[in-house]
Amino acid sequence: MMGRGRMEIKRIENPTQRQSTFYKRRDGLFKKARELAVLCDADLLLLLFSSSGKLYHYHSPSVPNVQELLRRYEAVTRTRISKGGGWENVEEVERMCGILERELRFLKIDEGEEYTLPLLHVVEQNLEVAIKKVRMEKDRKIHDELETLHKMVCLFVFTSKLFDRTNFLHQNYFFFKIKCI
Amino acid sequence: MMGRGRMEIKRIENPTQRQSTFYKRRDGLFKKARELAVLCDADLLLLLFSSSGKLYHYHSPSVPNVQELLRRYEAVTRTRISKGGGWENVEEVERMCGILERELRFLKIDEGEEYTLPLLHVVEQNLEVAIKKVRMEKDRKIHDELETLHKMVCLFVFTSKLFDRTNFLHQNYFFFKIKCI
DNA sequence: AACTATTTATAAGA
DNA sequence: TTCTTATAAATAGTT
Repeated sequence: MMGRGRMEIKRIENPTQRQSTFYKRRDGLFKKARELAVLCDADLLLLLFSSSGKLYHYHSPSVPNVQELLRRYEAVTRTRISKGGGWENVEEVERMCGILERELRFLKIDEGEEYTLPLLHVVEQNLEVAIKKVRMEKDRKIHDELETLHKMVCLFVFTSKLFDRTNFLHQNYFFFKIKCI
Repeated sequence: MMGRGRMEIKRIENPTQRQSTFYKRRDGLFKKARELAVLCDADLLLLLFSSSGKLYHYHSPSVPNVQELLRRYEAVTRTRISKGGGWENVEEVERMCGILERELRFLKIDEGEEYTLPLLHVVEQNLEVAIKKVRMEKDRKIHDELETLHKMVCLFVFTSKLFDRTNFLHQNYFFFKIKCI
């Protein structure tokens, strides 16, 4: 892929060449990983075993340890619900609740863990920021829905005026009710 | 590092640019990872969390699953972090704050992710439960400290009464002040 | 390890 | 987003 002539991506059979390529590309990969973590403020973990079984690894400095990242991995992979569309049924919502509970467990004060007073202040502040964001989004959503309903009502009024017939008006009224349910 | 002009490796402050760079470099990193695994017959695992908490991962086809590679990782490093003990120093508390910040990113409403109204209710409720717990713990801590201070004051009063000498009383008063500072 | 000829990756700009 | 393009980087083959 680079260097002299095109290179096919398939296992290099010559062991010497494979080893050489491994070193070079390993260094390149780790460099890229480090750069991505720094530039984009991302958390990453890279575990690499050479064909001889030697381990090389890297995790971004923001990640205190591998276990921490793995817990997040587990939390998210269990989240792998059909990402398209909203939650149509109760089951999905319930699953989502479970996931959120898992995420929040981290923030819960229990299991006899000792927190210092300054840390508790920080936790409280962080939670307050989070809840504000959630509420703002909720308000936005509610506003949108109200606007949609308002438009429907306007349409209904316009239609009823246009035809001004009791019969038709009733039809539209029922249609409107059905849409709202 | 590539493209037009030299690039410094430090956090990109412009969010749009950071996002764009993240996509491009993420794709590049995954491609490189895949190529290394195939060319050099290596096993690798790559977990990547964007700053907004989204997960991307890859593991070489030779690895049946993530857990398998993690067992190998643990076998090699034998990383078992002592879970006991509180946060004794500033460093640990700061680290903890970092983790909390990251956990909270999951809950942030941003990047145009669509949340349904019912889900927002759930998130809000969960946050409220969490914040209540944090506040209860904070109150408990404050109460404990007040109690300790109260006991000290009682001891001071008792001591001053016992000896009832202006001189000694002053001594204790200063001692008390020093303890409080 | 070092050295290049090339291929790739990608930062900016559109 | 998504594409284009000028350039910086990576690296295959070689010494």
